[in-house]
Amino acid sequence: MYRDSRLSSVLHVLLHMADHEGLMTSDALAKCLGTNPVVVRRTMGLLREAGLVASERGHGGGWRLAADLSAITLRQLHEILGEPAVFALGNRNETPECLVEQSVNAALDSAFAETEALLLERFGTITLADLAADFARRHAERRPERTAHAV
Amino acid sequence: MYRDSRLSSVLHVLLHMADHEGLMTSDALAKCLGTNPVVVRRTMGLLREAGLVASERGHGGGWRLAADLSAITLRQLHEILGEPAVFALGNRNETPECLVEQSVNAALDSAFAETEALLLERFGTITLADLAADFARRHAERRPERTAHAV
DNA sequence: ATACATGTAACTTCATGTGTTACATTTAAT
DNA sequence: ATTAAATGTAACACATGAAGTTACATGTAT
Repeated sequence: MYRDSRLSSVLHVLLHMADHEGLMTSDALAKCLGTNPVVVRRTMGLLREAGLVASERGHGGGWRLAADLSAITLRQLHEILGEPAVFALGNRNETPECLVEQSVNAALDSAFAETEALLLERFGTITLADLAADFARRHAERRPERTAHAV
Repeated sequence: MYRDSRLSSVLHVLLHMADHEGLMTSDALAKCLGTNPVVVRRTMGLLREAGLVASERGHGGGWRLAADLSAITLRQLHEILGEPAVFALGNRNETPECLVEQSVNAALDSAFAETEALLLERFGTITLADLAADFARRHAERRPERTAHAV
């Protein structure tokens, strides 16, 4: 089953934008992801509608951040992406008449709901600034002689 | 994205088997699910390999339970089904060289791992007997004049 | 011998994110 | 003005894996 990796892609792209002066083109961002610029525009368009990024058309155009990294949570991005289904598992029939199946659905729905709530709560506590800080730490570890600016 | 509803299907089928004297054919079980008998055999075959059910071939054959309802947990069934992916969300690239993407993956992996652990832990606490009891309760509520046998 | 059942291989279908092509539009540089 | 470079967007093909279907071999009771 294909997995929805748009949240992962969007995080990756936004962090590169944060680490880059000036505009970045869809083409440059697509190369970061190893994909096609149209895929980037398609997903970034949703973020633009939400005001997290801005785009400029024409020669010299591209994308730039329009919000603070510390104000963007994974949960917000998940919502902007349309709150796609979290689970690859699910009920066979969402509105069964069969009482047996109603019991099955009730048990599974309850477990999924509790679990999804935990995931979204956790997504709500993680900001892009957190990821950027983690990146800075990894960067410093890889180049210990330049640790200073990262700490 | 297609959801994997085999766990739901298997629970539904096993509970019907528990509530039915003697063997049940793939055809009868398929009608409970609203699907094809081949789909039933395909999935039930995994449960047979695990010893949870037994099948008898030929005229008069069919399926029967081979384990106690109270000994079968949702987690065990999930494992028997091959531990399919729980999430429809995932990383874009599981082994990135890019440090930015490594930070993204670390954050997402951690959230997914914690969440999946919770779900599986919960699956481990729910037995088929629990679902059968819930079904009995629903059954009694719908036919209050026959409550006695369900309590 | 026949009917009824499982066992299983070999497809097709389905739903979506992803990938690609094509082209319109906008903007800056020459 | 022309050209080059960029976004915006429509339209289509591809990938994945459960689910669905068809076909047929095998086994078993009547």
